[in-house]
Parts: sequence; structure tokens; C-alpha cells
Amino acid sequence: MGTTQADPVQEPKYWHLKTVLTEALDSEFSVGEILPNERDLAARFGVARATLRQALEQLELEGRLQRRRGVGTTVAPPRVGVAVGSERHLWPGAAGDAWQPADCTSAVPPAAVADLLQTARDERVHTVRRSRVTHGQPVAAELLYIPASSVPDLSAIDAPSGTARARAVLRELQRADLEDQDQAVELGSASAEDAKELDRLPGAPVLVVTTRYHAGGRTAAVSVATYRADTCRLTFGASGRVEIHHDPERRAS
Amino acid sequence: MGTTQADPVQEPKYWHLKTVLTEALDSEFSVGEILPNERDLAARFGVARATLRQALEQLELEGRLQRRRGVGTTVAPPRVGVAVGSERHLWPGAAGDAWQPADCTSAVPPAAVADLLQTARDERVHTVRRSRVTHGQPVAAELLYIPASSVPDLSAIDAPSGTARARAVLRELQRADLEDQDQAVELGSASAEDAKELDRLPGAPVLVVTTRYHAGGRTAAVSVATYRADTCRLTFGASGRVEIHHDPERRAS
DNA sequence: GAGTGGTCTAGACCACGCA
DNA sequence: GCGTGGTCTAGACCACTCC
Repeated sequence: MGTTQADPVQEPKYWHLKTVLTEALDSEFSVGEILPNERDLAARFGVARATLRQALEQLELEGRLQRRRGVGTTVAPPRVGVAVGSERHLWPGAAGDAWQPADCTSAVPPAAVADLLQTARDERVHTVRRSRVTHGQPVAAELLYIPASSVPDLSAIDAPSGTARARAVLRELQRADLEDQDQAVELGSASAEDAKELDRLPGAPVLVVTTRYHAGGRTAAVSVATYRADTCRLTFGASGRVEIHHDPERRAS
Repeated sequence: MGTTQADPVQEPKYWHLKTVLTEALDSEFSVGEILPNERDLAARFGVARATLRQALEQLELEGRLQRRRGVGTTVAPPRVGVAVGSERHLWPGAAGDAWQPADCTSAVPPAAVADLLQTARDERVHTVRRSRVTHGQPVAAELLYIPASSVPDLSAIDAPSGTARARAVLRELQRADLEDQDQAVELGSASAEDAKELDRLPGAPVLVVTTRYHAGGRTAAVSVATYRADTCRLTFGASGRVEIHHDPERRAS
């Protein structure tokens, strides 16, 4: 009855690698430092490159590493805390918000958004693109969906598209009374378009924040914002910011 | 102006595969249905199994698929909306919350948590494990860190560990005035321990929600909750729930 | 034991950033 | 042009679930 076995419980190699690398990152590397390339690292650990990459991918997902094609792998700084839920009762585009309007067009929203807006599935709405930058780095790309009925007085004289129109639409939106807003966060992967704005490859993991703005008893606007999951920590309802930590991996001893 | 490009712009195979599969899922499959196995699918699409897997991994990440070793790949139901930020001004363990206490021990918290708690890095605190179940499925595992000073009247007579003690600690916590709470969400990967509770493999993507509870001008407790990223959509501050949609991938036309 | 997804290998070529 | 990470292949074996 030998349960005595020291049981090398078949921990996958890439998992063990991840542990080893994590410890090395904690003790022997400093932020911004570049790691040896993948081929060298794989050789050093005696594994195939694909296996090493599996470990690196997880570490990048956890925000410990940053990899760039043609450049190399570097040690990532701690995640940035990004306030997402603190400006309650504020319209998008309110003075001093962190977003920069980029463009405005008109389009039929995805069915899911049309349902949130309670518009017909083939109804065109204003779409405003905005981007959010922190510490000089792009952290989020947003698409705002605003039914024409939410900005009834939008002047036809304003520019038909572009940044100017984006500002005009947001300005008009401010005139309604914002009653409430609610948000949801889920994991997604960057579309080709978002990826470009976020300086990542398509498919990169993102945190998708969907916000509904309520006014006049209906949903006056919907925002779909995609945040870089590797570099961002979304904060909700905090008063003071605390710049601290990461590594969601390690728990109690 | 030539946006006319037929430009075979070198879209990676796995990306194209993902698109094709997504469309197939939308039109030809229903929730719960099982897909052909990976070897067959790969053959059908004329790619290596590894390439097909890259596409499946992304789809699973986006909550469209569910894969289980030894079983197969099935079409996942839409993500569940899980209320996370609505019970403001409520202590963990308040009557009717969604959590079920599982265990309670005492341990030195990770440095990051000790900093949040403003305790010494080698100070032991109470740690309460809880789990959250929705629709019969486990969706989250939580670790609560509670300094002894937050529950000063905890009777030494209570059970030294186990569910009973967990309840006792939470009960004592209610006696303080909760002044505020703030939360942060970030992407992480499941520890071996969490993975088991969440019925996933270690390393599975999770949304890590860190909550600080403020009372008496200090941080009275810290909660680190890990939610299954594949199945959960975290909702904040909503009044009414709206069960709708997913696919954060598709945006405006 | 049969069939599934999970891990791993040892190669190859490609896209990109930079000098 | 060189070195980097990103994609892809065609195999192999393993861990798991279910019959």
C-alpha cells in the first residue's frame, strides 16, 4: 500500500516553467529589462520552443511580461489602475473625462447593442469612436452607440463626420438628464481594429466594459470599451487610488 | 480610392478558422451541442491540429465553446451575468448574499494583500474561503482576509476552523460600521486550488475581483475573488438585470 | 479499452523592428 | 540583413471520462 510515493504529480512542464520564471522575475529582473530570446530560453530549460512559449503566454496574460514581434520580451511594469466606475452620473464626454474623441459615423449596431438600446435591429445610430491614453500608453478603445433620438437637436450644419462631429454629438448628449448607468465587464479578444489602436495583435485579450446610460426612462446610449487586459486593472467606485501590487496568481500560503 | 483590395492580407489561418467557426456556431449549432473532435475538425479544414486548437482556444476564451478533457467540445450557453458591485455598503456574509462559506484558517497573507490591509507583512490574519454558485454551476472562488483587529470579540470558544468558524468570523465582522468599499477587476489565471473549485484546469483565465472593505477609517477586510472568465459577465451597479447577448468580438459593421 | 482533449517535440517559414 | 516573436506542421504520448 504505497501511498508513500513522493509522487512527482505530473505537473505539466510549462506550468513548472511558469513558476520558475515567475520567481526569477521577482528576484533577478527589474522592470523593462529584456529577457533572452525564446530559442535561447527554451534551450536553457531543455524544452521545445512551443512549450516555453506556453509559459510566456501565460505570464504575458498575467501582465508580468510584454512581448513584441521583432523586438523581444521585456519585464512589464505593474498593471495600471484605470478608473472605470467612478464617474457615475456623468455622461461620456463630460468635461475632464479621460477620453479623446476620434471619429463619428453612422451605422447599424450589432444586434446585441440594438437590443440594449431598444432600437430596431436595422436602425442606424451615431457611433463615436474614442480612445483612452494613460501615462502615454493607449489603454482602451471605445465605441459609443447613440440613437438619433438621444440627440434630437443635433444641427445638420455640423460636420457630417470626423472629430468635430464626434464632439457635437457628445455635446448634445449632455443636455439630457442622466438618471443612471450600469456596467458589465467580460473577457474578450481584440478585433483587428481595436488591436491596432491598442498596439497589440488581433486576438489579444481585452476586458470589455459595456456601459448603459439611462435617461428619460430609456437607454440613451451604450458604450463598448475594450481595455488591454495585460496592462490594465479596472477600478470601480474607489475614492483614493492605491498603486499597488499585482500577481493575482499567488494566494495565501 | 481603393479599399477594393482583394489583398490576401496574410490573415493567419487560425484567425480565419475562428471566423468560420463563429459563423457556424451562430447559424448551425445550438447550445449544448457537441462538435466533432479536434482531429476530425482539423482534417476537415485541412490544418494541423495545433492550428485548429489555437482557434478553439480563442473561442473558449470568448465563452463560445466549452471543452472538457475526456469528453469533448460543446457549444457554450451565453455568459451568465453575475452581480458584483451592486451590494455596496454590505459586508461579506450579510444575509442573502450569494456566497457559501467553506472554511476558515489563519495565515500570513501575500505581501500585496498585507499592504492593502496595512498589516505587517508577517502578521497572520483570518482567511475565509467561500464559493459562489449560480444555476448549479460554480462561478467563483473567494479568499477573504480579515485581520484579527477587525473581529476583536471573536470568541475563543468557537470552532478553531471549518465552516462554523468561517460563519463566526463573518458574523463578528458585521458588527463594525462598513463605511465604503472599492473594487478592482483584472485578468488572471486560476491557481491549482481555484481551478479545482471552478471545475477548470489550472491556468484557466479568470477575472480577479479585489474588494477592499473600509471601516473605522481603515481597511477592515480584503476579498480576492476569482470568477470563471469563460462563463461570467461581471455586472456593476445595475438595478435591473438584462439577460442578453455576448460576443464582445463583433462591433459596428 | 476506446475516444476525447491536454501536453510536448523538433523542426520550418513568415512578419516585423531596427540598424 | 539580421534577430525577434508569430504561425504552422506532423507527428507522439499522456490524463481523463465513459462504457
